[in-house]
Amino acid sequence: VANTLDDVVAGALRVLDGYGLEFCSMRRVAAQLEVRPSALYHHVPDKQTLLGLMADRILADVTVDADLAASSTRLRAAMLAVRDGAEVVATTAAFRLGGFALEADLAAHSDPDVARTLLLYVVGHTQATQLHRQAAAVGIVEADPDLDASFERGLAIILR
Amino acid sequence: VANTLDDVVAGALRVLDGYGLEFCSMRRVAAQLEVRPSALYHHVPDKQTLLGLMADRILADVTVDADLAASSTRLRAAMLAVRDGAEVVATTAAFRLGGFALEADLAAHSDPDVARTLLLYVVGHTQATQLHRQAAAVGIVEADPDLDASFERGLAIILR
DNA sequence: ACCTGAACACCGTTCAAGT
DNA sequence: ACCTGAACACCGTTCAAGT
Repeated sequence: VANTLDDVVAGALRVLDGYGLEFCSMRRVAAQLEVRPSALYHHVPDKQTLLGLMADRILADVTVDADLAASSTRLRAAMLAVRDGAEVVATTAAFRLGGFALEADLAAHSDPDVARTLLLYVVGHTQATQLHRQAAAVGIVEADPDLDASFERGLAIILR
Repeated sequence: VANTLDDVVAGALRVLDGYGLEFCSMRRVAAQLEVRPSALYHHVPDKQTLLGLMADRILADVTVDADLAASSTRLRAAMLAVRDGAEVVATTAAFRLGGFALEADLAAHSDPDVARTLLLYVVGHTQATQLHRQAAAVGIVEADPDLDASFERGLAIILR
């Protein structure tokens, strides 16, 4: 039962969604695929690259159009759909400043500075949302029921 | 030569600034202090807590006033002053949404939504700046000479 | 092409014991 | 109070070898 690169990325996302980024190790991904850890390196040069492919997959179905607020909300939803999704995107997208596909897409419908500002805000707020909810779930902080509304208000400030 | 908690935080920041977050392990911090790794756990319950104290120290001298743009630039400068400073702040500050001292300070001089939006943007852009410069230094991406100006333009968009 | 086995050089953390 | 020694259960990655 030979695996393909797509199987590896899919397996990694299953581990991520099930256990969180903290426990998404190469060894666990390998176990998920019923393979030895070293087998992963036939498909991917290192973990960083795998995380990048996971981020790409998380964002794969996000469409961007002239409605920047709606586009931002769709981007947020895509990241919220998988556990620690925003953190994976933030970690791997941050160092691609400018060379990030969604930034170019957004810029095509507005302006490069607005696109970048919006993207940093959307990813940052969504990452904070996921971390906060996780902290609240474990009880180390009281839950904030206003996070989605807070997101929309910040969006309005940037797009005003 | 007994160490205090402040010594531990200072030593950790020295390791961070010298080697980067990736190599800022408990074991390296211990070596920096010429102590066994287990000794650190007398001062700090875990690594997460130590990172939080490092973030607090990085931001300790940042002052916030009614000039939000200038305040943001000072915050950015404080994070840029230490290697991977923004990443440390982002990692530890994100899950404190609302319970973050600087957010309250900024809110006192403007509005809670502006404060949060600004903070997410400033930390996000600065983290991207540091990661980008690091990538450029290693040659895996061409340097962007426009990052400080890009930061200021995004600021103007939020504060307009 | 895809995988195993075995190894290397690391991690964070705990805990009894020393001074 | 502050630290050592020794251990536990992990990491990412490499590389020769198998099929």
